Amino acid sequence: MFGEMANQFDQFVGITKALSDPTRVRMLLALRRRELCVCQITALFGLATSTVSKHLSVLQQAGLVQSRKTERWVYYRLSDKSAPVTVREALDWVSKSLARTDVAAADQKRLGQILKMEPSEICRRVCR
Amino acid sequence: MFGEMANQFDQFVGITKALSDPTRVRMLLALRRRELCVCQITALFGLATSTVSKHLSVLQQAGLVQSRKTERWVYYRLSDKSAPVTVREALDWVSKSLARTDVAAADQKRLGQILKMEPSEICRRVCR
DNA sequence: TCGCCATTTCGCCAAACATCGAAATGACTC
DNA sequence: GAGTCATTTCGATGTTTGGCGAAATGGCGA
Repeated sequence: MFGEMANQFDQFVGITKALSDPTRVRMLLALRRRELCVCQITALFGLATSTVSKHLSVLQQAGLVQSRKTERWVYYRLSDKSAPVTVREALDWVSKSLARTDVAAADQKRLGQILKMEPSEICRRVCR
Repeated sequence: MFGEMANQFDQFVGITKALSDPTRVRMLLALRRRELCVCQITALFGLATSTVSKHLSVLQQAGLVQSRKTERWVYYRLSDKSAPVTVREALDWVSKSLARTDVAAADQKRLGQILKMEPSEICRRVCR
């Protein structure tokens, strides 16, 4: 609400700060495939749920991802075409630069395994 | 100089880390105008010389700028077309997103004043 | 060789950050 | 309305980072 007052420069640095952590960049690459709920992302990266939630919050604050809540789960997805130009260019730059890297491929492979399970099953395994 | 064996992913995060500090982004915007020596950049931002040197080192490590030494001074400039694609796209993204912002305009205005002086004169004023 | 001087490196401090586990939140179910 | 469960927020901790001043570096001219 107050955060909306940031100027173009601060918005830009918010984006670059969000992109400056390797885990957050990997999250964006994973979300290229489809929207994911927090427990799926937690399973993918093997971090504490609170850590994953915090990372996603940073990405959302920067405008790079959006979220929707359904039943018990919160799903995050990459921001769509309604996002500011700078955000879209950032996402394009990430994809273009890293989509074909080993890191992205390995994450996608593990994500494939995770997507075979129902979110509820993942959470039974992962969340506490 | 660029002899690091980091993979594409690490190179990318190196770039985003370099871009995650507002001072470093402003330095890149200033260098769009022309190459600048350390003492000119120091005068422009009013920071300690050692701090400026460190920032420029981070930008150079990421491949975003290059340097040349002439007489007493080290000049830094934006990396040219021989730089990796990811670097060029990063620089383009910075320019496209921020070249017309108030911050960039104010820095350019002050830079105009600084460029009226000889580097040696600036150093006599600024260094120490 | 010696000293000068712009720059870099080093040592230190304070602020910011990634991470975790625990507690709080909030939505759905019974 | 109470309990359950995914997520968020909080609090603590170790690490990273930006900043400075002082010391080291390295090129140049005397």
